[in-house]
Amino acid sequence: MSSTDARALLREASLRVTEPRVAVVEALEGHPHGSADELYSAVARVLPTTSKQAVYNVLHDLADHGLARRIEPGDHPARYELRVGDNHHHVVCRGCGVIADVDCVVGHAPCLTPSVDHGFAVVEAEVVFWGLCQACTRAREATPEPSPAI
Amino acid sequence: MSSTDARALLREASLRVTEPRVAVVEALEGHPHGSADELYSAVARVLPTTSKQAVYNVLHDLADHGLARRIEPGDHPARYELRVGDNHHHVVCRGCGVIADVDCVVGHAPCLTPSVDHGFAVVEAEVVFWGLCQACTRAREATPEPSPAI
DNA sequence: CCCCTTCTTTTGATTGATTCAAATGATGGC
DNA sequence: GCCATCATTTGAATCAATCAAAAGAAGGGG
Repeated sequence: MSSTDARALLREASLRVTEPRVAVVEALEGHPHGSADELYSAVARVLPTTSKQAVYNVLHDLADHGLARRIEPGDHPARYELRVGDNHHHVVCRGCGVIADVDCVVGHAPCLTPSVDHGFAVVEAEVVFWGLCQACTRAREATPEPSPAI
Repeated sequence: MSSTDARALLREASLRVTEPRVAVVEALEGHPHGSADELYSAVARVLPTTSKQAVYNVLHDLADHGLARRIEPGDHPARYELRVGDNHHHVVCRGCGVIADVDCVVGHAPCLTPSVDHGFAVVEAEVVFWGLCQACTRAREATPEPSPAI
């Protein structure tokens, strides 16, 4: 089913349907918060001749046409998701950068209006929860801190 | 006054008091959301022999010891601020990356608890408001879009 | 069904913030 | 004032991401 959907999605956005684009959309379906690198690896399995630059191009195109959303968590490489249009938020792991969706926050609406805007034309509110994923939490417990400073 | 304060601040954090560190702290007082580059320029005016690496080192040290906070807005270079301990938020300009503080959000507390945590140990909630600062808003109005796609 | 214009992809170089590493220099407790 | 320890300088390296030019496909018009 997926290949057909990906092609339809691209056509509806008036983007030319090319193999790299189809492959990237399908990679995103399998990696809902994939980095460019991860998606490149996934695409390479299906279409080994694809260049990483093509993956960057496609991701940029998808984002520009509203088919994908780019997430830029701190100093981790950017990640992409197909889930657009519902402004949900994310939990990001400080250890490995892995991301999970947060569908809603308690009392969501009221907190997304800044009380002071300093002359800014505010367009969007972004909420990021930082923490440690299960794997990184276990890794820290296994490896005690080198030695606390003071 | 500032130089004395900076020295006291460093000493209280059990950081050695050095000229580059004092200069960076003072630069931060004058540039409350400065990037490493901006702070380096400011420091250079006072202490021209300081290397950019030293500025990076100092900023890292300040952040590690809780004297400064690092802000990493999307694909803009990181910025630093001395204001720590009160978890306030920021408005970031999509155009130039300039940052302003947002002291509080309406109904703040309730929105900082994710409803689902996916096994994450959530430590911190970060809220970023994206928009355009006055200067960038004016610039966009002056320069109409190149020509809509489609 | 084929051509031609336009848009994509490939390739390889480049940018830019940030970090690493080794050698030199300064800080401050004793 | 000495000296071990920590900072700074210098120069190279990393890594994600972007730029640019040439070669290659997509798909609408004939």
